Amino acid sequence: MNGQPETTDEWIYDQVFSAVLEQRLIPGAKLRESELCEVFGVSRTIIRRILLRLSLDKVVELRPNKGAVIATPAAEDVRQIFAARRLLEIGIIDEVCKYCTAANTQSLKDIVARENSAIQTGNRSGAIRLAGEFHVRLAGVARNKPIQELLRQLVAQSSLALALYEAPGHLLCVDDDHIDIVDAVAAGEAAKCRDLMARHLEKAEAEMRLDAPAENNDLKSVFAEVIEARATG
Amino acid sequence: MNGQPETTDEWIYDQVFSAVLEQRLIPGAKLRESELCEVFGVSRTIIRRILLRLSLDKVVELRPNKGAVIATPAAEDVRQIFAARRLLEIGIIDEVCKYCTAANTQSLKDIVARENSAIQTGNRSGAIRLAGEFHVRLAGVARNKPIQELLRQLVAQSSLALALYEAPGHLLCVDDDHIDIVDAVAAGEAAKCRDLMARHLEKAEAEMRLDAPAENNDLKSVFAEVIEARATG
DNA sequence: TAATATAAAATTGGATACAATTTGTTGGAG
DNA sequence: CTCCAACAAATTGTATCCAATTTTATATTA
Repeated sequence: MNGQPETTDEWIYDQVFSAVLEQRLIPGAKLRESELCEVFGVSRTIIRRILLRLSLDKVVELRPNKGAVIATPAAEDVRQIFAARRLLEIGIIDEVCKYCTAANTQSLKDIVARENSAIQTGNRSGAIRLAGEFHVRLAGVARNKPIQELLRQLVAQSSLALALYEAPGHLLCVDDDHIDIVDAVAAGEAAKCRDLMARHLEKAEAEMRLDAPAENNDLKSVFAEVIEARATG
Repeated sequence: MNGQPETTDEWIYDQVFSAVLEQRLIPGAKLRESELCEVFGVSRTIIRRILLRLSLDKVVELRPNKGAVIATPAAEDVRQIFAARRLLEIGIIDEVCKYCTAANTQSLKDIVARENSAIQTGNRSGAIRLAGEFHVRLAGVARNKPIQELLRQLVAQSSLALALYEAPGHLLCVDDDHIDIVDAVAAGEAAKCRDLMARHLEKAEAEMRLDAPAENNDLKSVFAEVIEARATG
């Protein structure tokens, strides 16, 4: 899209951010500075700067004196993330419809096509990434940088939420939500589009089990059953 | 409000951020690293980290090899800032009304009282700061961290916008917008509150001259008239 | 005198060195 | 053999050092 040569900083940042979007880095994963230095061939100065940026995106958690880990949003955080997404993504639809060009429509359709192709070939990482890209690019049409930037962060956080709370046995399956949304935008049907987007986001949140606390990191709850069984058995 | 001891980082960050909110630092002001080091008694490592954070808030601009300056949002940026604020601040009003406690109401009224007192004593810095704090605290009632955080940034950027584009001869004068909003919230009148907020934000944006480019930092335009007068005179 | 070239100073960018803290291991007492 | 303490290794936090770039000052020439 943009042929401007990335800076080293930007490149490394994108690599880590993408790994989160594609769930190649999952919540709790430790990010050792020296390892990142080796991987990317830069000094700790650079790596620490990038970790700070990622922590402000709420994608990485910086624990003082204990290093960086991929963030593990709590259930309440996830509710707020999706509440915010509903507010933003529904709220900008008038502008999206207003400013959407034929080129925008085509670009969005391309993303959806690649997304469905990824699903059908079992490419889960690619599918998740493209689903996220769809939402961010759609928001980009609305010409509001602050909102697009926040949505970019929220989409990445949603990826972490999905990794943590997705209901088990939930298989990737093609659905027409995204393509329906593009069609509604292209037709300028803002009201219909808002409705589609609202349902789509509610569906996405409903795929998660936020009621069951399921803090995977809380070892006590993870092993509560076996410990109990052993004590009584 | 919260008695937790701030880290040095947080403290310095808040000092600079506050200076922007109070327009003691105005767009274009140079932030020399060595100066900040002396002022706050820390090494450049710390200062550079804080400047990075402020640049991600779009409050500081980091120009490669040329140092940091307070950001000067363009007219289009300001439109987007206020469009985003309308979306957020109107969009969360249902939640604000839903979750607003008596303590919240009192706290908000206190802020408005202090704001009006600042206006009447001619304390411009304090007034601007408290006006901003009102909006951020009101948003805080809605219990959505991502949205409150974005609004916090947008309020700071609004302060820069005001410094750049405020129509000349615009005096500080007490108006009842804020107190009316609090009353509507306390009464649970969400629809009325949305209307009040919409008008309030439109008024704020209208106080600026975004049509006239007016980049104050462009010396050529600042002195264009006198130069022209001298040339022809 | 005005303009330009050159040199000096100041400032930023990045890597390294050192201090502080945490984590892991070994040895000994009970 | 288990538990605890002391020590060692690894990791993070901060300050400092050096290189690269920009800005300022000086000198030279037309």
